[in-house]
Amino acid sequence: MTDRHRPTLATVAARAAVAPSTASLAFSGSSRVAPATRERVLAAAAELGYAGPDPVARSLRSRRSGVVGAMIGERLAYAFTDPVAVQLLDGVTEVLSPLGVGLLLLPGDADRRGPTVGQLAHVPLDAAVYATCGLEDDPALAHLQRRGVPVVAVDGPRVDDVVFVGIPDRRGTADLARHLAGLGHRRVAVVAMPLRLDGTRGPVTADRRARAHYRDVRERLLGVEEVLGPVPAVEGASNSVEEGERAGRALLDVPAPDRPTAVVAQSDLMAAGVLRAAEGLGLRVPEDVSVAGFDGVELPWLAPVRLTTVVQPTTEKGRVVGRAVAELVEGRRPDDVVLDVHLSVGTTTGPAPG
Amino acid sequence: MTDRHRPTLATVAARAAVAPSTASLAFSGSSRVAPATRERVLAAAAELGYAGPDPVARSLRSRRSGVVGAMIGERLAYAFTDPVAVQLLDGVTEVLSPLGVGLLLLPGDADRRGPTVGQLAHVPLDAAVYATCGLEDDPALAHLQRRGVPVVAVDGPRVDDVVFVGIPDRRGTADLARHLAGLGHRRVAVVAMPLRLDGTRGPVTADRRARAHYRDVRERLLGVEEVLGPVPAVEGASNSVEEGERAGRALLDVPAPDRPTAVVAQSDLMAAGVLRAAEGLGLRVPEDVSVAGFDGVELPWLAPVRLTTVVQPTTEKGRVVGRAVAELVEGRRPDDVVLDVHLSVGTTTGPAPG
DNA sequence: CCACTCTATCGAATCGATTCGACACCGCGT
DNA sequence: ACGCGGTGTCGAATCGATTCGATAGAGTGG
Repeated sequence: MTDRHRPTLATVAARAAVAPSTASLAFSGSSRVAPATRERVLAAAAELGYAGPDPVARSLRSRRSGVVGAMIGERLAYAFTDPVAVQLLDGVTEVLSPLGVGLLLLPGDADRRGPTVGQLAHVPLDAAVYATCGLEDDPALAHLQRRGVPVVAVDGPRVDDVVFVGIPDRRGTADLARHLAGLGHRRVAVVAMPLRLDGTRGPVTADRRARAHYRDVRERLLGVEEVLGPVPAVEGASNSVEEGERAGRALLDVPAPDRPTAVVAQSDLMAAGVLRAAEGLGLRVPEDVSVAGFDGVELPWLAPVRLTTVVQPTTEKGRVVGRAVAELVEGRRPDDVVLDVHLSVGTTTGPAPG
Repeated sequence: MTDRHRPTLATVAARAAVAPSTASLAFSGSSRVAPATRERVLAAAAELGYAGPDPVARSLRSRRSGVVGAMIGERLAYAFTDPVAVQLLDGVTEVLSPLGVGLLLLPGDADRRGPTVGQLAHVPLDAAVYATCGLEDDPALAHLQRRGVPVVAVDGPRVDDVVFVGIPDRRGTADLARHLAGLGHRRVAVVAMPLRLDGTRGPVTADRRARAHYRDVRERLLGVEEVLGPVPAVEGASNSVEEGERAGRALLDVPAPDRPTAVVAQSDLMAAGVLRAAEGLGLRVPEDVSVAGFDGVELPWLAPVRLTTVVQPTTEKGRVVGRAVAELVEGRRPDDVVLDVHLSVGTTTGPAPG
């Protein structure tokens, strides 16, 4: 690799017998440069194998790096088993890619909640998206704000100077709870996504709830209770089928009189786990127990079962985030956005037994 | 957002009554600066809310941006339904994150094979990884090489000045074919991953095969034929359960005498689809038809079925890529790496019927 | 007491491009 | 023939840090 003599704009300019400033104009496509001159510059560049202005140098002047950070709360392998996370980022890149802006993955590892300040400090960022990552008490957030990097938080808490994009989580599960109440369900339980990423699983205590990192998890729980009053909730250690199954078994593997007649899982992934738990315990859905989820993701392998769930427009949410980022990069301050959700009744909920 | 007066290193230096160069030394933790001075500089920085040296300016001097591009051949939502892609990137970030290097997602869209030169041109890159993206005839590759950005290709073709990390694809499927031959199978068919990303599906012609973009797809096919001679192959439009099912149905929905007794899918995802196809056609596995895959990914929803497959160390492959990238960034030229694979016999292959 | 050696700090050049104001030149109108 | 608007090109400052060679000053040994 010939690190030796990589040409710069100055080299190209010299070869085309123009000033560097003119060469720059030629590349940026300014109309202030004569077509013939532009040709000459481009030809010189081609001869020298010049690939265009150095992005780093350009970034320094223009105060734009073309890089947006995606803060991920776990390692990729775990975060991306969640179709919601993937769809979200897909929407973001759909908007940002055509603008020549890339999404930089900043995952945490098994222990941490997210990337550390040390990792962030060396990386050029035009903006950051808290994608699957709580941000309360996050030193990384403070660091970004000091740097003046604008932040968008998806489903995150509302924080000053952070753009919020989310959904009415509470109304979503409240609608779901009303649906269940209308079917006669009185003993309803919740399978919750992690309230914090510390590997905890099991019944959710009041204390635990107070120390939750994730706004959406809290809200989805409150939505159910708004309609049905306090309900037992079991937390999974991660948002996954396995943890959903585990929590589901904990709730359902009890004598029939104590058993919930309906289980509301906070994600479709966990709902799929609850379905497996029910199957494993020989319970029919929805005759013995109703199961509902949240998100509205495609889980083709469940077919022909159709999960009752609260559908959120995940990809569109990603696009909205992408547009918000684009505006922030332009220097504007976009409004917070709350997208809509709707209940989709499938085959997994029915009248309460008995 | 106070864009107005963000402090720079010079501001901090002035406040600490030292030269900018000394302040720089203080931040880079050089031992050539007196502890007391360092304290003073750090204190001044804290008072001013200075978040540390600007990464872009630093990059300009040090010729390092801390950003590595991941070239993705499709939109994220499709690429990341593939657990292999996710595990691979997980391994890459596992190595790179602690080094303060981030992975920049550069997806293509529905039409393109990968990111365009226009998108690449504005983004600072220390290196690029062709993760899920063919690179033959790719103008983006030429652009990267002109820029002097080192490239690592996963399972990619061997190209000059591109570091190769892969597996013995051909030996893997050859082992699998021998396993099937040993069970008495003579009529074996292949369900192939896309040879190019152009939405084509259906029987693989010789012409199509010659114009394939993906080395691994070709090799896996050749491995089977090395042992069993020419076999019919059906290509899916994408590497997914749905396309696997579609291709599987095309192969299996024929009168028994013509029907293959074993189907080799080129990925576990597609193998899962073939299993669904068999189920849909009322065929028992492995009594009526044997099915095998490739990759060795976890597909928990298949349980209790255990897929016969060729296991590759995907996460480790990602780590190897990460280490190769790290070396390239340091200016060294790492060797190509070929990791090992092994056959894992599950419950989906058995003696040929009849 | 002088010379010599470190050590801590500083100055200035450098990384590679962008951008704004200045300027030369051309053609046209009067 | 002179001036004027307009176009195309150029110079120089700037973005924010890093780094090497120079230097002042403190400390040490003869």
